[in-house]
Parts: sequence; C-alpha cells; structure tokens
Amino acid sequence: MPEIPKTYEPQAIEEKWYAEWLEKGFFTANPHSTKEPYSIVIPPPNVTGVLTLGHVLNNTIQDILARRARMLGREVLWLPGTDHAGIATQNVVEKSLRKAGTMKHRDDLGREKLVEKIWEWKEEYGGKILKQLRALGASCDWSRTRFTMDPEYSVCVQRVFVDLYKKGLIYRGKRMVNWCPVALTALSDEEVIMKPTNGFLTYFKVEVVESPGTFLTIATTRPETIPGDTAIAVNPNDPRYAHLIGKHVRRPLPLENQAAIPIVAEESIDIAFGTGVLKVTPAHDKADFEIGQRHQLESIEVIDPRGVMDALAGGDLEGLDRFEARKKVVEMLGEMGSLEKEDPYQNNVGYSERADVVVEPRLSEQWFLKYPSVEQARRCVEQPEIRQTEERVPDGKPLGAHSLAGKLGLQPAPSTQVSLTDLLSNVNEKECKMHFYPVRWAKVYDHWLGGLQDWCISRQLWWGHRIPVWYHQETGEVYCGLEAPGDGSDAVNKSQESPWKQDPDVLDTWFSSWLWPFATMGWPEKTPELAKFYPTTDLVTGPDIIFFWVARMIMAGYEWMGEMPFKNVYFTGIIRDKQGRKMSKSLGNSPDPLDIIAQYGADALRFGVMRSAPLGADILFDEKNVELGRNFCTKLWNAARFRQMYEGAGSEIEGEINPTLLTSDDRWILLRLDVAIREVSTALDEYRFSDAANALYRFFWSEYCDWYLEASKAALGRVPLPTEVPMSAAEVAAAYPLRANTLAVIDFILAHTLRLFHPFLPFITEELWESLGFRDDLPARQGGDTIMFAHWPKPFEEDFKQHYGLTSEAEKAANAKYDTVLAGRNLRSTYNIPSNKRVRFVLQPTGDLLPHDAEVLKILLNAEALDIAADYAAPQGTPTNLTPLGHLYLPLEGLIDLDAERERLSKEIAKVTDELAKVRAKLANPGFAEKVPAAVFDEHRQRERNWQEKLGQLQKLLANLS
RNA sequence: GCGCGGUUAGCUCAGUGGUAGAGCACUACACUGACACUGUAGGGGUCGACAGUUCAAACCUGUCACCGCGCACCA
Repeated sequence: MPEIPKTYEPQAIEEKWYAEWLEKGFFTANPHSTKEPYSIVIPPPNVTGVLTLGHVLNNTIQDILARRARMLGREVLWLPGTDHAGIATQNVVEKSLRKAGTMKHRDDLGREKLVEKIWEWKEEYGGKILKQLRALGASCDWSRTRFTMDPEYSVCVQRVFVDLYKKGLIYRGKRMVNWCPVALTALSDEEVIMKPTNGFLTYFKVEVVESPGTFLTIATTRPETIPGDTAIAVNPNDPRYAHLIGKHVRRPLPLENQAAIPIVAEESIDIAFGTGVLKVTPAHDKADFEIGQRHQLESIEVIDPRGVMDALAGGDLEGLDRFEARKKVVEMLGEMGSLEKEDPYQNNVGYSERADVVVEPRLSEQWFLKYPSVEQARRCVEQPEIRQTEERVPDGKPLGAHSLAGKLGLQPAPSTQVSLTDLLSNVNEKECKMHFYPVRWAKVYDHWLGGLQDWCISRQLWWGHRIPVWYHQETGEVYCGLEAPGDGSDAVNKSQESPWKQDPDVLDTWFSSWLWPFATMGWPEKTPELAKFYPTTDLVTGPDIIFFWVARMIMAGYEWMGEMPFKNVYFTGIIRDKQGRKMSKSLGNSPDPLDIIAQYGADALRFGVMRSAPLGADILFDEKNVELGRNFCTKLWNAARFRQMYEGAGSEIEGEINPTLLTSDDRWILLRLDVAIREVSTALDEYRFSDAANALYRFFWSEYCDWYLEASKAALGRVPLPTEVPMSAAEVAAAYPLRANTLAVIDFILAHTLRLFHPFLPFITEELWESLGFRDDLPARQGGDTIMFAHWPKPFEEDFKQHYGLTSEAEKAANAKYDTVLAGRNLRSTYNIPSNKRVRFVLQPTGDLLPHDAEVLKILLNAEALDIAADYAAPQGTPTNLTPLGHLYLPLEGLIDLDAERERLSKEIAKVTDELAKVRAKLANPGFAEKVPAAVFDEHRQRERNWQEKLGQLQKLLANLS
C-alpha cells in the first residue's frame, strides 16, 4: 500500500478521486436496483449562476445525505440540473450582447434571434456552476443532468398548462398586476418585496363643485397620479364628509382637463388616517381599482409601461419619469395655491425582486392560475403541534411516553425515550405526512396556503416557455394545446401564413420549476426512474423560496403524480459574513468558494461550514472555521501516518482483536467510539449536521488522539522494533502480542472513523481508506473499491460489548487513570515545571494498579519515573493532589515554595467549601428529602460526602505545611 | 397590526428542572520520535429584565425590553 506523504496536499488528491469516482460510475443511479431507493433533486441553480457559499452550504448538505445513504445500502439518485431563470438570464445575455455591440435594444435583434443568442450563450457559458460543484465533491448523477428548457421538459410544462386550462384553472383576464418598469413584465405577488421607504405625505385641497368655497383636503403619497384620479372616496360614517357624498370635486390636474369627479362612499376608508379623504386612481393602485369596480369609475392610465408619464397626464407631465413627475406635481400644486403641506412619511413600497425598482401597479391582460391540489398540499405537511414530544398536564409533570403509548395501545421500548413522533408514525394518518426541518416553517407554509391569491403566470419576456395558446386572427377563436392548431384547410398550402397566432408571452420561470421532482424523471411516461425514485426522499433548500418553489412543487406533486414530491424538507439558514451581514457583491464580503477550496481544500471548506451550521439558524461565515476544517484534516492525516509507522497497517481488522489482551484504554476508546457512532447517526437522522460534525471532531481529536493514541504508546513501544533481524508482521505479532492487539484496536477505530467522516470529508477519507489498506479483504462494492459504499458503522450490539468487556467498570477504570493524569499535570503547571522537564511522581495507590497502567500514567504525565509506593512518607510540604487512584506527589526535593503551595491549597479549599455549602443548602431545604426522587437525593448526599472528604484532606495538607 | 425566531464567556453558539459547556480569541510553558495546521495547563459567565410555579429554574408560566425575520397594510 502507498506510503502516506508527510504533508496533506488536498488539491491533487481531490482531483484524482473525483475523476476516479466519475470514471467508475459510482454516482450513477440504477433504477432497476433491488436496493431501497434514496433520492434527492438538486434545487436547480440559475443557468447563469456561479458557485456561492450559499450553494456550498446547500450542496454539502445534500452530498452528506447522499453519501450516507449509499453507505446505508440505498440506491442513491442525486439528480442535478439548472433552471432557465427567465428574467435573470435574459438580462445577463442582453447585457453581454449590448457590451459586445451586437445590439442596442432587443428589438434590434427580434425575438427569434435573441432567443437563439441566449441558447448559444447557454451552451457555451451556462451551467458553469455544475462544474464548480464537482470541486466541492458533489456526488450528483451527472448522466441525468436536466435543464428546465430541455425539449422533454418543455413538453411537460406545456402539457401541464393545457391540463390546467382544460380543468378551468387557468384563465386570461385584465387585472391589476405588479408591473416591473425595467423588465417590462408582469410579476407575481411573490416577486414583489415590500420595503419601508422614506417619502412625503402631500396634503392638497380640492373644491367641491356643487358648493363653491368648500374645500376638501386630500393626503396622498402619490401626487403624480392626480391626473388619473376619477373619484374621491370618504367614509359614509364620517360626519365631516357624509353630506358631501354624491357631489363632485374639481380635479386639479391635468390643467387641460380639470374634470369634475364624484365623491363616493367607501366603508374601507380609515377616518383617522390623513384627512380621511382618499383620492381614487383606478389605473394605478390595487385598492383603488377595486373601488373603481364598485362604483363603475373610469380608469385613466397616466403612466406608461416604462414608468413614464403619458399624454393623459397632461402636457406639463408628459415624458417625465414618474418620480420626477411627483416633484413637478407638488410644484404645480404650490403654484396653484392648492398645496397645504408636505409631511415626511415612511410607508411600505413594493419593489421588483430582480430589478430592485418600485413596482407599478398596472392594469393589464395576463394569464392567471387558480392553484390546484391546495387542500392536499395543506394537509400533508406535519404541523408543529404534532411534533411536540411532551404535553404538559396540570400537575406540571410531562405527559410521558407511557400514558401516550397507553392511549395509542402501544408498548414503548423500556428505558428509551419514545417521542410522540415515533408513536404517531405507527398511526395511519401519520404515514402521509411530510416533515419540515425545522418544523416551524410548516406554520409559515400553512399560513401562505391559507391566503392564496391567483398566480399571475404570464411574463412579457422572450426567454422561457411560450404559452401554448393560439388566437385565430379572424374568428377570434382561442386554442390551447400541445401543438399549433391547423387552420382547417389542407396542409399543402404551406406558404400561406397560418391565421393562428401564438400568444407572445412566456410562462413564469417557477411555472416550470414546480414540476422539477417528476419532470426530470421522464414524466408523463411511466419511467423506471419515477417508479423507483419518486417521491424523492429529501429536499434541501432555503426558506426564502418556500412559496416560490416548495409549496408549488407540493401542489404539482399531488396534482400530477397523486403523491407528495418529497418526504422531508430541510431548510438551510442564510449564509452571512462574520458580522452578520448578508453576503453581497457590493459589500465585497462574499468570498469565492473556489478560492477557498484552492487554499484549504474542499474537505476543509465542507467541514468548516457544516460545523457551524446548526439546524434552523443562519450561518455566520468565518474563514476561521475553514481553517479549523483544514487543521482537522491535517490531524486525521497525521493520525493515519502514526498508524503507518507500525507494521501491518490495514491487514488486521475487527476479528483480530483479542479480548483477553485489551487494556482499559482499549476498552475506553471502543466505548467512546460506540457513543460517537450513536451520536453521529442520530444527529444525521435528525438533520443536525453541526452536531454530527462536532461529535466526530470531539471523538477523533479530544478522545482518540489526545488520550488514546498517547496512551497506546505504552503498549506499542518504540519504532523501530528493538530487534536486529527484520520480522514480518505476523512474527512481530507473535513476539509482541500486546502491541499487535493495540494495532488491531487502532485499525478498528480508524476503519470506523473514516467511514463516519466520509460524508463530511469525502476526499481525505477515500485517500486514507486506500493508504491504510482498508480496501483489502472487502468485497468490491462494500468498501473494496471505494469507501463510498463501505457500510455505515452500526452501534455495538450487547453481545459484542460483552465479548470485549466493554462495561461501565472498564470505562470508570480508564477515567480514573485519566483524572489522575489531569491532577498530575495540574501539579506540574502549578509549580511551573517546564513542559519538557521530565520529573518524578510518586503515587500512593488506594488499590491495585497494573504495571501497564502505571506505564500509561508515566507516559501521559511525561514523567521521568512514576514510583508506586504505598508507604511513601512525603517530606513536609511536598505538592500533592488527591486523585481517584490515590495521593499523587510531586517531590521537588527542597525546591518547594511553601507559600505557593499554601496559596494553591487555600484556593482549592475555598472552592470546595463553596461547593459544599451549595449542596448542603439544598439538602437543608425543608421538603427536599420528601419531594425529591430517591436517586436525586442519594446523588446529593454522595456529592456532599465527596466534597466533605476532599475538604478534610485539603485541610490536613494545609496544616502539614506549617 | 398579526406571527415566528433570538438574547448564555470577548466572538460564534450547545445546553428542556438537579455541580454552567464547546470552538475561536486570550495568558503561560514546550518545536518530546504522527501532528507547531501541534501539545499541556490556565483565566474568563449574577445564563436580557421583572414577577410567578417548584424542594430546586439558563431550562416551565406570564409581562416587558432589545435584535432579526416573515405576512398583512391606510391612501
């Protein structure tokens, strides 16, 4: 097997393994496999996208899930792809074409040409992000890469449109829509972001036509729309104005047409706001439009699609931008003497999500969709109340598993915490539930579904799925279908232009994205992929697209597949910089993940990000975390090198461990491994990735390296072996059985930890899996050719533990030893013994001590010698600490600083006295003894005795000093 | 206005009733034969405030304050 180089150089290793994985087809899903399926569809990034830290977070999580699923023996499909992202992509390409001088305006090229150019751009530059994902180690099945405008995918989109049209859920209508004056298209409500915006509340007065000399004052934030006003509205219950209803006022603008407009009654008017008088502009305000409908008011459009005032706004305003016009109108009102005042005012204004400009409500002809399968979508997501594991009953005691199990007629497993979720999973109702992580998003989801407005699905763009509707130019007939309709005459007459013209609009990008989980798998055919992998298992995405995408996918899933599209949805947090600010290009706080990978390695980035990504919280990205990941990889690397210094690496695993030769250190680390396996598995089952990463970090670094490897040096002895003649591994094993057994334990630990780490650190674990020889003796697809399919470690069985003596006594024995070490090291530093000075310790043992354990103590204490002397008579003032194994002395032969020792002891006594007082106060509390559970009571009594004993000894020591 | 999340060490965060924890940062010592991308030891917190429940509260209940987010919206 290859020797492990001194330093870990991730770049070469990562490239090598990724190429190998691809070549061997390890990522390719087999829909005909008999293995249980696991599937996940990537949230398709924009085809124009480049990798950001947000993607790193999201896709690392998906990769961890996919890799672990493979190790659990599942047939894994992780399906990648990109989204055509209508507005964004058209913008990007138009910009580059303008820059290249190919065109000034899209009309220069025309629709067909521009779309062609966008396709060209897509083929050449699009999907860059997917290549970047490979650098991260993403184990996607690239053979199944999809694009939302693939021909087959487009057919799905059209089919769905036609289907909904036939079901009567799609209609066309002239409605108030959110209009983006930059993108020149309608937007859905979800694409409008409300932002508090500073402006003015302008007060101006108008004269009542029927009562000259009577004026009404109106407060408005949008004076530029005055020329479009066709009424004034007041609340009929407002005594100030009720008598004026039915009369008219003179509209001040445009000057050319100061029409008399009616005063109408509207219950919805807030009497307390402004002056209680509302100007009504049906053409440029959603609420005003509705008032207009109720009172059959005229609609006067005074702002054109670009946000520029038109002719109807009057000669003074025509051609002005709407915001310039706003200033101009105020000026004009002032000149007329109509302006009363302008108050600074902050209100919420809608902005276009993409272009970040103020959206203009505008009346226009659009296609709308009444959402399908809403009730199913709403019912299928598990709500937080159900997830609650404890319900309180009046006496304050948790309603535990037993009573609940009783209700459900189930027997809980003894001594294990049974959650309500587990119990309910046995109940039918529960079977069909989809789980959100964190569950609180389910409430947000439900709330949105409860107040759905029809979805405006048409966009006035060129890049996207064309609406499959044709209008007959002569008859006005409307046709909706997959193919353009024939004109009824014979097709021979090809040169003649068809009288059918297709609707020029394209569909909202999300109208294709919502089909992603099944359109990517070949729907509407009954493909093996759909049969095997739908519904998908997990979806990993950001909560910001819960309405845009997640909710709509769920509805689409029910509507066309009759089933939920995924079983679990994991919502990541948002990646922020270390000051908590959002990553943004303008702030320059958004590092390029590829730079980070080049500097630290992909594994380091993955581990660093995952370690700081708790479920449901935002992630503050700090390069320090990546550094920590890199350091950890180095640690792993060196721990493997340590193993390789000794003979026979990799050739003896599991079965080779001889239980009779196990030391307490061996038993201890095996027990810690068992705990780590359980913790990591449970954490991953519950999508607590940072907990899993932390548990692994702690186990490998703090337990395995810091304690076990150091202790193992006692059993391993020196390298090279103290023999002249070279020996084979088997001969060494025969000659040094303890050493061989320790190496077997090390191999066992490494073989398990590499597998536990693989989902997080795919590259370095694969490299070491090979270097340490763990491939040998394993069947090809179970770790023999790659760690990717090695079995995920299982917690130890009881009989395994019994066989190897993995008992709590063994653990206690090791812990006693380690506590003794800590006490000794503490003595060293208290007396300022330099770390490299080897000193002599004396232990006055309270019980038996194995020679091997004494050797371990000596090594861990970095002692020159450790004397075991039951009858040791310590010279006066010899520094000592009470340890679980007895008194440990640090004889310093006359070098003792009595004052320092006195001070140390006094400090210690103060601490112990304090603790003793605390526990005594509790015990003295009336009611404590009666009400507290026996175990807790005993534990407190024991604690009291321990502190008491320790205090006595400390006091004795202090007394000996004087 | 309604809803959700948060407030624990200098920083980022674990911790769902019984002796306050981790990582980073900081201090001291040491380049000891896997590792200075390291090791060892150490300092540092009245757990946002107030009140309540309890033998016992960081944890449960209530009120408030501040921070963040979502939804709705009155011009």
